[in-house]
Amino acid sequence: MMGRQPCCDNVGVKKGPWTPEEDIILVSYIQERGPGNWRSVPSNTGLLRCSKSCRLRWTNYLRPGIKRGNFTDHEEKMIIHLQALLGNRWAAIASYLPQRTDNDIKNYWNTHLKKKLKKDQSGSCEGNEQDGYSCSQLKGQWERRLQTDIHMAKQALCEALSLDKPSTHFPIDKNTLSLENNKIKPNQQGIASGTYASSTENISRLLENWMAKAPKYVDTTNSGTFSLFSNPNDVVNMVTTTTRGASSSCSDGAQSAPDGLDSLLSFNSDGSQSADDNTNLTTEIGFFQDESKPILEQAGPVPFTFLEKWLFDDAAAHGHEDLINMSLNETTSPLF
DNA sequence: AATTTCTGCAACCGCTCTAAA
DNA sequence: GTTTAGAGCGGTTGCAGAAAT
Repeated sequence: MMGRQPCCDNVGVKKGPWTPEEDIILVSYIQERGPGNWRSVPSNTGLLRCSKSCRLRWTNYLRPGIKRGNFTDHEEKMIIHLQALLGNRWAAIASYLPQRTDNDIKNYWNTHLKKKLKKDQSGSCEGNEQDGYSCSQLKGQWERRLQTDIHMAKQALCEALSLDKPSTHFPIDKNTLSLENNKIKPNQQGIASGTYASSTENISRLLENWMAKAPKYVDTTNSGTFSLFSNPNDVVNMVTTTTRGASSSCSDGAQSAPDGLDSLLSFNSDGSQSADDNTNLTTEIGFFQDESKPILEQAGPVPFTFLEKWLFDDAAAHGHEDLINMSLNETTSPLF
């Protein structure tokens, strides 16, 4: 038989918003077995959902450490610049914002940023035409602006990767990316909707209960060991060392960047790794990391990302030596 | 207050990619 | 080399709540 079979037959499969009961069942199951092997989740849990739906619910909503709503200015700028550079590759973009899901970023782009940019664009164009600027003049300005934007995007990425460096362009929101900050809880993110599905409080409560009763768990059946968090705050620390599944499935270089990010986040800024960090690598990363990828492989030297190569190539092609120099200078830092 | 329109977001759908048999 | 299952990605839809009339 050619082609793929559906992940489940649609007979008897429930669709639509998840109920608290379903969430509890799913979370309990993942508590017991760890994420993965989604195909078996519905049959093992009795959930009348298809495996895909279970995975989606977990990765986009139930997974601990997810930050929802209230995008910061910094995050917004990151998304705008990354979208300009990477296009609608939401998973790749999301990998630079570890607490955000691709779905969340995609929604935010479609509902807020696209309109905002359109408005800005038309507004500035009309204004300039009125001021007597020609199209070519505008194009030149636009190109310079784009160069600046690329520079700024790169700077932002560097800063996102180098958490202890003071920011010059976009002040890094430490609450967004810091490894040290363990005060944020998922349920502290404001959310307007009152429905169950939109209530992070409900989920957080669910998870806190789960975590409170969850013993440290060592999975010997998976490729690594993992521990469940006994403290909700650990979730936030944990997520910063998370490797999104997205990074493992793509063959192009753009998504090799997240591996580098994860590696960096696992290491001290001077490139060394403490003994404690080593312990954390095995006890913390394991739960959410790509199960198929060895931990040490992730902690290797950070390669040039596709993004950076693209920037260099593009700059070289257009004779933008200043951009190249800027980029190369910045690569002398331990980060690159 | 009732109705209509708009908005935001969770979830679904269809597709691709990867790895294993 | 081919087939198949599992997983992930991006586009789209549908619904609930908010805002406007």
